[in-house]
Amino acid sequence: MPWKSDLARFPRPNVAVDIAVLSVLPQQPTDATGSLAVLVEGEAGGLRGRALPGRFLREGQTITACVDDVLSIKAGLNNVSAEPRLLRVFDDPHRDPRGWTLSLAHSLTLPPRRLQEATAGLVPIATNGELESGETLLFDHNAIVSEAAASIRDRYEQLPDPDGLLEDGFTMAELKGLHEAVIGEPLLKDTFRRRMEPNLQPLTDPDGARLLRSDGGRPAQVFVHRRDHPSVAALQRRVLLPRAAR
Amino acid sequence: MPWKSDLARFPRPNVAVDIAVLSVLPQQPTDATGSLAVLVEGEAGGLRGRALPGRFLREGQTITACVDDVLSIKAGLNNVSAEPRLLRVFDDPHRDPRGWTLSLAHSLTLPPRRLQEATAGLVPIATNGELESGETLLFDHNAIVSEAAASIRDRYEQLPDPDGLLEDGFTMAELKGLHEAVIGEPLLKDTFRRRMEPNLQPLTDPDGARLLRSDGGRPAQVFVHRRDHPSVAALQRRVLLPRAAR
DNA sequence: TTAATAGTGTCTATAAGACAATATATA
DNA sequence: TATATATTGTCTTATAGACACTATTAA
Repeated sequence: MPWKSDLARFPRPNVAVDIAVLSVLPQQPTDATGSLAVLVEGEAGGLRGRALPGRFLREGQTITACVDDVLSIKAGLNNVSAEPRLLRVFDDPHRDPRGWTLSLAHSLTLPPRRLQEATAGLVPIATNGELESGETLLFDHNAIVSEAAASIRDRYEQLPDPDGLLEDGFTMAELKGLHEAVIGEPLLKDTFRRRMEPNLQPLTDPDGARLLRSDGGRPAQVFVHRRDHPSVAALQRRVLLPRAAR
Repeated sequence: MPWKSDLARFPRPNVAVDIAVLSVLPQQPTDATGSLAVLVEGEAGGLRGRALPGRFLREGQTITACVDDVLSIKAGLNNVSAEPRLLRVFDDPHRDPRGWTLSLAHSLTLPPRRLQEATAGLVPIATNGELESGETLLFDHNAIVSEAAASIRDRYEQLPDPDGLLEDGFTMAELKGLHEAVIGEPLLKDTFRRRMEPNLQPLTDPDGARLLRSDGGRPAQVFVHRRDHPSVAALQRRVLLPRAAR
């Protein structure tokens, strides 16, 4: 921390908050799986090309509050209570010709249900982290999208639904579909089930009988995410280094 | 990105850059292993307590340049070319009573050799991410240290020496000692060797004979880090989710 | 019955954890 | 030789990947 400096003595940067809002799109007829997608703003005043939603941080405002403003102003989303996740800070002093501007790049995950009201468009993300359309966004926003995608993909390898994309009472097939959309690849149902089961809680009715839901075939068990299970710790534990000697 | 705003219209925050400089301390007589450690500034003007080194970002300056300044001014370290790693942004509007100030918290790893000239002190970090002394730093700097420790521990589970703490030509025992210091736990030599070997390159003399180095017992093979080996990709590959169906 | 989806049994390959043996230097 | 450190052999256990089978509903 700086101690001696007079806080007012030096020029200060503008600070913008840019957000990669992630969600999933359902499976299209042409796709093997659903797709991870990101919210992109339409053409904006004066500049050619599209960008992620963003805004300047105002005095007295936290980043979370700023993100709430962005989402409500630029995407019509109110009362988003998800915590934005910091990805990167863009600090090139000349990145914005209008003046010294830092950008705090964040990502945020919203379930598709929340995005129906969104005015901006959801754009599918390819497996390599680029936009499926090949579109180039302004500034380094393609890099933000790519990092956001890598980040959510990492999280979904650890737990069934860390970002809460599903509502409680999902089936194993729905969860598998979600994972396939997030990582963009088909998965094996048996291996998938065995990986996920320790972190899922089967729902039961008041009598303790298992709750099932049918969709044209054998009814499936419905689950909720289990956030306090012992094996959650085991999953999050590092397993790549040899353990300590006894 | 903000488009319409006049960049000069709103108040702008001070932006500080705080740095957790990480290194390792050799094994002490009382310890089973060496220790991860962080550079802490001495008592600073006016405020009771110690903190991580930090400084305000100046106009036209990148974060990397700012970090270089901090290290040279506050720790006597010149020409540090390591890239700082962003950990977190502190954004509470009232966290600094002197005015609206954001803090960009970073970590940076330096080999012990580089820190001999350091004016500030290296403080050991415990396994739980707290300082071993139990000392409380100013602001949220304990949290920065804890995140920095978790981050470097993660990286060292993936590769032999991702942050370059050792110089080329290290033995397996030296590498194991480094890992034990970083994670703060003893490791098994056989399992450790098998985990590390695919990502290490044995050094040879011009004739192709293996280079060895002795330290009181059987001479050991010396290695360099292998950053382009196929198995690096395999290690970094996600292995926690079932793979795709063929 | 058939079609559709859900769930299980089980084999194989890989790798970590653990213990013990063997190898090669110095004193 | 004894001692110290390095390196390898191998057994056990856990689990991902893969394939095939069984189970339960609706039409």
